[in-house]
Amino acid sequence: MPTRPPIPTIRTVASRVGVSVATVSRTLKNPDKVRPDTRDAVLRAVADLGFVPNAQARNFRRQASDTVILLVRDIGNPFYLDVYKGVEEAASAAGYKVLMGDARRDPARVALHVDMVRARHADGLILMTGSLPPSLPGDFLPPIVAALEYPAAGPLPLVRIDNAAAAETAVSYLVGLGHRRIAHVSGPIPEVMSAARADGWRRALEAAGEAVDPALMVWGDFSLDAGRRAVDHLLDAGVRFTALFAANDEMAAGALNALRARGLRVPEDVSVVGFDDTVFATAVDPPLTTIRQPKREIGAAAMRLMVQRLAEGPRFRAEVVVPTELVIRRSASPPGQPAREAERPAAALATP
Amino acid sequence: MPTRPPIPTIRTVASRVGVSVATVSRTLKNPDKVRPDTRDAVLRAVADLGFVPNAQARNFRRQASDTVILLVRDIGNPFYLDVYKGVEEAASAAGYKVLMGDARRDPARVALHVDMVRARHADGLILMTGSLPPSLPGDFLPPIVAALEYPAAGPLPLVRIDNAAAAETAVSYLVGLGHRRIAHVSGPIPEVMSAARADGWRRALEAAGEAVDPALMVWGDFSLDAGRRAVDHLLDAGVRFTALFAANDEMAAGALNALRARGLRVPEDVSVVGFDDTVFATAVDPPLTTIRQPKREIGAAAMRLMVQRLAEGPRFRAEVVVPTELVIRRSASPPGQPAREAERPAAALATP
DNA sequence: CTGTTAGCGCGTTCAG
DNA sequence: CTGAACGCGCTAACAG
Repeated sequence: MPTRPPIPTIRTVASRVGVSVATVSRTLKNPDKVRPDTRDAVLRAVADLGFVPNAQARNFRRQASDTVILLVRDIGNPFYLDVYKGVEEAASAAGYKVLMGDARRDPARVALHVDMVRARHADGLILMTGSLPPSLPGDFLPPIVAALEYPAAGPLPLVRIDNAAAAETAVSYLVGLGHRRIAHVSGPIPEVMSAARADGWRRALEAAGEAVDPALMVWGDFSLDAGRRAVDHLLDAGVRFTALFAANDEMAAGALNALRARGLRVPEDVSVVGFDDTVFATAVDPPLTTIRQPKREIGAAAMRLMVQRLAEGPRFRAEVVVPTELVIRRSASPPGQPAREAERPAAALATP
Repeated sequence: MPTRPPIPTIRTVASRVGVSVATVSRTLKNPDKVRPDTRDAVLRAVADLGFVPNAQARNFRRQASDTVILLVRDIGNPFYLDVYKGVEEAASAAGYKVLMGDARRDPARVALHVDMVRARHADGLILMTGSLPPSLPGDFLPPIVAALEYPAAGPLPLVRIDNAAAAETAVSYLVGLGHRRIAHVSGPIPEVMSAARADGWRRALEAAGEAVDPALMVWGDFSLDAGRRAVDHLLDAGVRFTALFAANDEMAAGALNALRARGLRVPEDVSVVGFDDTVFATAVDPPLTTIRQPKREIGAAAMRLMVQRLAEGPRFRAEVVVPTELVIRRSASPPGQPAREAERPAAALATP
């Protein structure tokens, strides 16, 4: 019965070359501090044996894991996939690994991931949950970078978008098409992000000289079903509107379904605009005009901030605002008209 | 300037209670092997100090990381999110962590993740990529469980579905509705999974006594656009069909778009059936009749196999076949008729 | 039941 | 430029 060759350690390499383990270690970390011919011999042995330094021993010794946790609110949301991609890109460029964690909207699970940092499973936490456990035992605050959602817990490096300005851009676009009665399906309102998007909607209407009819605004929870219910609610209440701005694409897609179910055409009868530009935006028919969040770039920026934070210590502060843009597809048109615009980014309408 | 309290180690706890580090270690691992009053004293100190054992030291010592990597073909596919949830559930139940890796259809990136296991970053690999690097240096084959896609690399514990039977169920359903000319948009054909689904389509047609017209089958790559192009291709070529079975939901959604763009109604003019039951299935209009893969359960089963594999060593073998079921929504109906069925699982049509 | 001791594999002094 | 020796924090063996 063949016995599997044991995984080589630094000692295996050293004895094969006839040098000490320190020399092997140096060759791998500071090649220029080793005479070229010893270095070559060592490298050859490393390749021959397929030696990979034991990451556990290495990390243990260095007191670092080269791993960060990306903690999201709900891992079932495809939005985070693109953010993850950006994080992963920036991470692997900097020699880091990424663990994605799911908070499931549960503060206890946030605490659990904080403990993973404290247990040195990971070096830091990229938080997209908007909240932090109220008190950490022993006053331990791990390296944290916040992305998109901002916990009230004090100054933290942050990457975000300008939600209000982006929403205002979207609604102003509808105003520009000739709409005046523009409904808004917002996110949960106590939340900062939802409130900011609602503010943008309000500002755009006011800028157009419109009174803001409170009946035009309905709350949702960012789900498909919330979009459907919002439309049903508006129509049942007899609220007149020719356009609808949803605080995310999923609710916009739900709105599309409900409008069609009630016999209304999009965009001829009602124009719809979403937010995020997720995978839903192009899967539905008509494809959604929406605000694109540069999700990859948000992730990459957050990871870059994490690298800096890890290097510079707890006093590091930064705020990165990434630009959004309006993507024009076919779900919005002048009142009563079919769609005309082809899909294209509207550079002129970019928001800071 | 206040200095942050140092992270407590097992020694801090020991000296505070006045016992040895071994006692603290035991209290945490084998509480019943410690006298109740010492145990209580230790636990109190642990709580007071907020002591969390250093996972690096622990894993290093135990030669295990309690972490597994879930390696997927393309992390941008929401399908894997649900699988991940299942893996994560089973993992945290067994005390494991999960790292999700993205192979980006690149064999080099598969090798990279194999190296992470060899470097002891993780204990094992759940593979959903369908391929394995051809040769591993030093003959190192990490603990691997395959899920849904099966690499040719020899016998591995595996969780899978019966693709052919599931496809046959879907197409038989269309036959039962009265369809005879049923087109198929397949996945990339050299791949086992795509071939199996195409086989199921073929078998169902043959069972219905239909000759299988090769013109009815078009290849795609599982993308939205592939679905659109397939429909355009069929219509441009003048192929007659009253129903279409796509090898996944994304292509089915693309087909929906293209059919509507060409003025055809779904399901009145063309019935459409998908595969997977991803988030797309209910986002589109009409919602898709499709084959549901129990994605969470697939992930959970794979993780459970991994736990066994890790416990029982490299000789462990297992094959788990998880059942699929046909989910009837509104994208398919008898030829020429509007949809009637409400959304409900069709238990009677479940496939093993 | 508890304490003492010896490493796990690596990086990093400190001598030579 | 290179080698010997120490220790990171913890667990497992062995003594007591």
